[in-house]
Amino acid sequence: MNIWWIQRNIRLADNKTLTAALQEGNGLLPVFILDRKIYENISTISTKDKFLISALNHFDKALQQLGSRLILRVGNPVDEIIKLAGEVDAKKVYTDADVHPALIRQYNQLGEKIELNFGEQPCIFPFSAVKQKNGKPYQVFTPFSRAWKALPINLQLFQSPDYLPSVPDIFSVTLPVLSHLDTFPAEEFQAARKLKSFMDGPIYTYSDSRNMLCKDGTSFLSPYFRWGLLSKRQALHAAFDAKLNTDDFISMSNCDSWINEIIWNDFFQAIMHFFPEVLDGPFRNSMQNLEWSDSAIGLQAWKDGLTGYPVVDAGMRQLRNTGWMHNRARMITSSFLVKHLLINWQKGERWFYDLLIDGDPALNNGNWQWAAGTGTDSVPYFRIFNPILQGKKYDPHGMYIRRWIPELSDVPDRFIHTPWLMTSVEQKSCHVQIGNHYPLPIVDHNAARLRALSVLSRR
DNA sequence: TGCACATTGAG
DNA sequence: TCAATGTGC
Repeated sequence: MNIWWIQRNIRLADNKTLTAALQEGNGLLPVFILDRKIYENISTISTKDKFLISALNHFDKALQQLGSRLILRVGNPVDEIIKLAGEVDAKKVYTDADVHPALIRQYNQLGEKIELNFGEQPCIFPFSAVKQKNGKPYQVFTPFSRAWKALPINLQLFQSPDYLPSVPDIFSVTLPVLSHLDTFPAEEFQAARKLKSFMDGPIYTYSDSRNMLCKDGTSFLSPYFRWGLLSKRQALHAAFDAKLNTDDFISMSNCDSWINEIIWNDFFQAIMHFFPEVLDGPFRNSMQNLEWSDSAIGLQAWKDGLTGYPVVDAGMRQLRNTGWMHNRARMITSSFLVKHLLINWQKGERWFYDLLIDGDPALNNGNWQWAAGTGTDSVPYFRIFNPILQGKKYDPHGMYIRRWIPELSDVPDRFIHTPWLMTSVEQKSCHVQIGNHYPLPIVDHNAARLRALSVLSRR
């Protein structure tokens, strides 16, 4: 009997770990070990954890259709898997390789007690394949992506099994069946369906429409990548096909833009692999001792979507309400926390990680270091998003703002990004009192910009 | 994957 | 007058 320890590739199609475990032919025990904190708080579960629980429930059903089932246990993965191995007399464990140092410690502990084999890797290519000529890992995205693109790529996908070995009659924790997640139904076939519909059109205009807050121009696939309901291989395969299916040069380059995002995913996984210390602080040492503000009021206003800057607040409320945020809004809100409020980016990283249903430690950290300008390859300190102009540019009619900030729903387009500029008569006519129903800006953009420049330029 | 402000040159 | 371009933060 082989244990298939499922960590982050919760799918049947194109699954290298599953394929490797099945090849042995000695029986297969699909196992997921759930964090105790999630299990004990299941009655007050966050949207983020709901996605995982829902995915596990659906995956169990999919396994049952093939004659297997999911064995779910709660607690420390190393202890639980050793316990399970004893129950079913398993000699080998097959699992997904992750880059997080805490998980790597678990692999080392488990590997001392039982034979541990890795199937799925975090990136398209092995880490050793994408390195500089001098053997050192890349620290900058563009050269990394150039080397990545130059490698020969094999996108042969692994077949879904037609049936699976049955599972012995052992205990499995039962999870509650949760209400359906509208935007992100946590099922493998839904991920495939979303991928297909993105490739059928939106990918060809991705470069521009991905930035429009009011449009659904992004692929909405991030939660599926996070938990592996979809593989990066499957996605690349589909994107390469989409590129072949057009002879329009601009459409092709739009496909490349989206493919680039998958390369960013690989890049940040590689950074976490080679430099796990990024989890504890800035990649660049010179950014180590910045004089961050410890304003609890500022941080709370940011979290609550009450900064007084509509586009920032809309993003933060979308996050809190749905567990997901538009990518452009992630850039605007993270820049605002770091540059306008001068609050340590690690507080934002934590908040995003706790709420985002696509929250992946490597990507979340990489993107925050990028936004804060603390990574090697990141935004320069003087690049400070103006939340008013960003709003005007990417949400010109305030549709995104009105969707998430109902207080502002009657504000005319002219004032939707600067509601505080309305006279009290104008405010009255659109049923909002700025400073009462919706806050005044907690910082003045120009003053905050100058403060950020002066603090950050000293590095 | 920024922005503000200055300069330039066409009309 | 204004869009296009250049430049420093």
